[in-house]
Order: sequence, then C-alpha cells, then structure tokens
Amino acid sequence: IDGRGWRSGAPVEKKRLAQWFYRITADAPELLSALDELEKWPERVRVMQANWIGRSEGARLRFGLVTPEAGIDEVEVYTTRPDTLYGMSFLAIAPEHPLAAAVAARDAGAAAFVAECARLGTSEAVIEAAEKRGYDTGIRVAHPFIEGASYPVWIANFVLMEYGTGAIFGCPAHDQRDLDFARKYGLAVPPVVLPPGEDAATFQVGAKAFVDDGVIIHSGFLDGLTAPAQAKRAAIAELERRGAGKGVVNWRLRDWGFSRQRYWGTPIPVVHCHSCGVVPVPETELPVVLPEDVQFDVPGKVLDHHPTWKHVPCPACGAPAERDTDTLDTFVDSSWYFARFCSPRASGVVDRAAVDHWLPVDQYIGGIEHAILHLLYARSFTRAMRKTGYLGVDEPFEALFTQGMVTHASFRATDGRWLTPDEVDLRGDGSAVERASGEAVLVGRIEKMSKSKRNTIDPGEIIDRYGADTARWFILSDNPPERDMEWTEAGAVGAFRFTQRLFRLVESAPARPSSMPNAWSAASRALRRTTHRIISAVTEALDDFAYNVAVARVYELTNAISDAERGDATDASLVWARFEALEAVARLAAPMMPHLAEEMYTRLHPGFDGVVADLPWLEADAALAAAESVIIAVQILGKLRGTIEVAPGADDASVLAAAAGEANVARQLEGKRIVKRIYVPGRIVNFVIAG
RNA sequence: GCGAGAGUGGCGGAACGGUAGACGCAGUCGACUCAAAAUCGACCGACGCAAGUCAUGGGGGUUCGAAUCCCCCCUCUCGCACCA
Repeated sequence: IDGRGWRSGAPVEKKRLAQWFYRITADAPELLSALDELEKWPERVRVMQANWIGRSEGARLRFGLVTPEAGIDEVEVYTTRPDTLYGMSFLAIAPEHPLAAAVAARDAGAAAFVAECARLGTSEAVIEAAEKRGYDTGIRVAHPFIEGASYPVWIANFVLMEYGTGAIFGCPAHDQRDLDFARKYGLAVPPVVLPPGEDAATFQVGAKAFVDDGVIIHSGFLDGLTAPAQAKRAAIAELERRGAGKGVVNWRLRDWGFSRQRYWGTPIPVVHCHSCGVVPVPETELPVVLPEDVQFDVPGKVLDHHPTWKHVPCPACGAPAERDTDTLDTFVDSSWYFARFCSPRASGVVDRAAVDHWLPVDQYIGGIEHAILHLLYARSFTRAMRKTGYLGVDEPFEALFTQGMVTHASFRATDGRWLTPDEVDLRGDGSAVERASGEAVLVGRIEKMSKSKRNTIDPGEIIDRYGADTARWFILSDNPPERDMEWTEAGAVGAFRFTQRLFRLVESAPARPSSMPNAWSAASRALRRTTHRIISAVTEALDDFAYNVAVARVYELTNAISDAERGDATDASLVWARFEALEAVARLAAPMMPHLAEEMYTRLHPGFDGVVADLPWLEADAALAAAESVIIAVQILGKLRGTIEVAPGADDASVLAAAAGEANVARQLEGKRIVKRIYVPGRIVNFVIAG
C-alpha cells in the first residue's frame, strides 16, 4: 500500500495524502500466469482479465535530439516492434509529454494544438477517434542504428501519455495508425517487412499497413530474418550493445487507487500528525468505526466536517492529530468478505483454522459485471492475506459461474416520460397504452433493469402477489442461468399456475400407502420408470447449472402424475407409484421452490416435523428407471424411415431383421442392395444401400 | 481494429455425433358453464389431400449418419479499445 501526493511542510489540513494506492501491479505477473490454472472459470472472464492486465513484450529505447530543447536531449519510446526500427519515418509524442510542453512554451502553434487536444479531452476524443492530427515541432531526432539519419518529431493526438512512455516511433508501413498519420501529413512510408510473394525491389505499402509476418528487408543487420521473435531479439541485442535501449515487459494494469471521499466505506486506519507524519492506528484500537451522528446535507466530506471524530492524539507522540477522513473503496470489503464469512465471530481478522478448512470457495456465482474489477482485486487481496499469514491459498474462488441479469421491456410515453410496467397496459398485438390516459406508449428495448428507465419490478410486489416460490420458479425456468432473462407478467403468471397445480395434485393425493404392493401393473411400472428417470435427470441438470432443464423435467414428472390420476383408481400399485412420484416432485423441486415443497411434503407425510432441505438427496433406482422396451429409429442412408420397438437386450441380428421388416422400410429397401448395416444398440439402425 | 461468445418454430429454449424442436409461454379447436374466468382434453416447424418432401444464419467438407466436428462467409451480443 502506497500513499502518493504527500506534500511535506504544508499545514496539517493540507498535509494529506491525495490518494491511497494498493500496489496491485506488483502482482501483475502472477495474476496473469495463474489464470491458466483457473480451469473452472469461464474462458471469457479469464480473457478479460488477461487483457486488463495487458502484458506486452518489447523494448524501451532512447532517441537523441539533434538539437536539445530546453535541456531535454532525448526522448524515450516504448515499442513492441523493434524489428521494424529501420522503417521509421517520424517520432510522435503525446500532447501531455514534457517535450511538447517545452515546445509549446516557445511556439504559439504548438501551444494552440496542445490546448486543443486538452480541450477535446476524453469524451470528444472518443467521438473523433478516427481523425488523427498532429503538429510538427521542427525538432529532429537521430536514429539509433543509422548513422546520420534524422526524423521529425510530431505532437500527435493519438499518442497516449498513460501508456508506455507517452512517445512512439512511427513505422507507417507496418502500423495502421502510423500509416494514416503519415499519409495525412505526407511523411515517408519505407517498407521493411516483405510479405510472402512480393519483390523487395518493388514492394510498396498502399492504404493498408502490412502487419503480418514476413522477411525483414532494407534493415541492415536484420535483413533476411523471417521469424519476428528472432528479429526482435536481434534488434534488442543491438540496442543493448549500443546502450540505446533494452528489452522490457510492459503492463497495462495500473495501481488501484482505493481511497474515496465518501462516508460509506471502511475508515482508513491512519492518523496524520504535524511532526510524525502518517502514523498507523495501533492494532489494539482497530477497527476504526464510522461515526453515526453525521450530516449528509452539508457540502464537503462527511467525515471531515464531523465535529469530533477526526480529532485524536497522535498514536506515536500524543500531540493533537487528525484521522484520515477518506474511506476505502468498497471493493476492499468485497475482496476478503468470503474469508471473514468462514468465521464471522472470530475476534481477529479471520480464524486461520476456519479459512484453512473452507477456502478456496468451491463455487462462486456472480454477475459478469464483476469479471474484472472485483474478481481481480479479490485475487490479489487473497495473495496479500496469504503473505501476511491470514490464510493459506492464492486463489479465492476455485470455480466461477457468471449468471445473467434480469431484464424487462422499457416503456416511454409520447412526451418522453419513462413509464413503469405498472403504468402500462399491454395489448395482444404487442402494442401498449398508458393505463391512466389510454394514450399510446412506445415499447422500448428489453434491457437491464434500471431506475432511470423505470423498467424495474419490485420483488416485494411479486412476493405479495404470487409468493417467493413463483418468482424463483419463473426465474429458473425461463432460460439458462448464464443468459439474461426477461421478466414478463405472462411468464410469472405461468409459474404461478404451476404452483397452484402442484398444490391441487397434493390435495387430491392418496394417503401414504401402508405397504408395498405385491404386483405391479403396466401403468404403475411406467410411472415408476418416469419417476426414477427424472430423479437422475434433475440431479444431473442441477449439477450442470441447467436449472431450466431441471424445471422442465419436474414438469414432465408432474404431467405423468396427472395422467396417472386419470388412470385406474382401483389399481393399488398405481396409487403407490403416484404417491412415490408426488413425493419425488416435492423433494426434487425443493431447491427451486422451497416453501411449496415443504408444504407438499408435510401434507404427504402428516406429522413430519423436519425440513425437506435436511433430507438426503433422492437417488434414482437404475433398475426401475430402465426401459422395458426401447424404440429404435430405422434409417436408410441416414434418413429416418421408421421406428421399431424391441426388447432392451435384443441381439443385433434380430433387431436388424425387425428393422428390415418394418413396413415402410421394407418397401423402400425393395429391389435395393444393402451394402452396410449399422446398429447402435438401443438407438438406431442405418441401412446403407447401393445405387 | 483486437479478443470472446452466440445464431434452432410466433417466443424462451431442449437435444453423450444417432428419431431436431423436450418442457414452458403464446395460439387453435373442444369439454365443463346461462355466460365468463379457472380447470380439463386434443392440436400446434413449413409445403402437401396423401404418400412424402424440405427444415437448426449461408456455402463447402469429414462421416453410414452433423444443430453438434473442420474450413470460408454473413449477422448479432459482450469485453477491451488510437495499448505503440
């Protein structure tokens, strides 16, 4: 952790650290390399983190100014393409670069250009991103390899001060941005990488830079090299030999500025003292607690203008001093809460035995919006906690699942007001009117719920109207959890209807049979087969996060129970099977609609005083789930021509004979020569015929 | 621009390389009702009277067999974005 912006010698109220930083950059190499081991994380998140960390290999090199400017005699450049140094035609610096400032001090044109770039800043710069503009400073720099050659130095709006060194060497033939810039200002475009099939004597770059691999040409000692890695190594070695530069690894990741001028956050446990500077609050006085008697309606920092909170004696010398009145970014709290959750009542930070037992988190579920910041901070924080002995793992989350968001259509009145779903009546044809006025409403995009678009659904109202189980069931049933789901009234009503249907099935359920039947009817065997097949299907679906499929399977079993209800009421074995199936529905649905499941189970088992959630998970009986006969698809040349029903263990010859004998198949095989017979047991027969 | 992912009925979506469209929503018809709601039953990819044919963004390929695997293209979504 670093403090930056310290102004020594200033009065105490100014004697503040402008911002606290967490040095996450120190972890960059490990945070990147360890991504490979997070096998149970989505590829997408790992890629996003890798891009965010942004490792690149290249070289830093210095270009000497032919004539020094205001004491500056060289410009340092970062490049990933030292192999194209001979293709240089200009050097470009960011408008915020010190050399640009030096030039602006004496050159009104440069000053105007720099000011213009600053004015456009970030917002408009994005819009005008396509337009590359520059200003020729008149300064020239020498080439590190080519004796006597010199190149113009431009200030360019497309060079970023935040990345690399804020300066680049322009190689237009092999970089599209440099090419756009060179064409605009009529700068040279010397090619130094030859595409396959081109002639070195005649090759020229047109409107598109050649950025792929080729043979190095017109490049002195690099000529003839074909492998880019080899050419880069050779160029770097030469730079190092001449003392003009060196190979470096560059990172995009910046340190995490993690102090905030807000009330809601963890106080930063340091005291600022006139004579001792920044003094940590002693461990015995931790944690520093936020005051509760605060005023939010006064301008400025809440903690700063609290009358007493910040005034404390310096822990080191006892003189009057002040607490830091910034708070930590709330991402700090989410970077280690999972460790605290292992032992929430621990007197210290965490209980080491508890975190050793529980961490890493077996399965983390969260929104994709946390792909980078939270998940990267937590990974780094976990490493910091390991180094300081609080826990013993590097990676906090072994497996990650990113679920989608709940979305809803948005509505807008003709005068532009956003309307809530409650203020709108939907018509059958998809149009909508404002309930109060009857006026037409524009039905907008289906998007993430937000207060500004007013397309939110209040969970409290849903629970009041339908109950929490309906909401759960609908959300799970609508689509796969990794995708965004659309909340619709019709969908909620459909889920609600199902809860009512389940309840009716339980109300009309038979009493729990006292003993198992001796004989099983065909109908009862079929129902039990369905029950046990679905127990394993739901189990598998839940394990795979395929909650929508688990829901569909529960529907299937429910439909089978409804069919059985209409069956032979005097069939004792069917009644028994029905009870078993209903009990299975209650227990399989329990994770997804717990309240109704408990109610169902209790009604099936009067006197039961436990909870379904505590019962062991149901296990399917494979023997009962096994089919008594299987339907085999019969294809000719891969096209379905019929189906046959056979015993599960039927031998190949008899299945093939039955397949060939199927009426439609037989008709189509007539007079044809069968060249190959394929039988995939229990699934399919395929006849390959000649001609 | 770079990277990742996805395209299946009217909609959400199923489908170890093996009967495409499970299940739900919407819809159609019917039962019940004086009527409506609720409920229950049947139907529900396209073309066709039918037999059948065609269908998983488009085009090739591998295979006895492709929504699924490979190549090219198109479209969409997401992330990063003058990253040198």
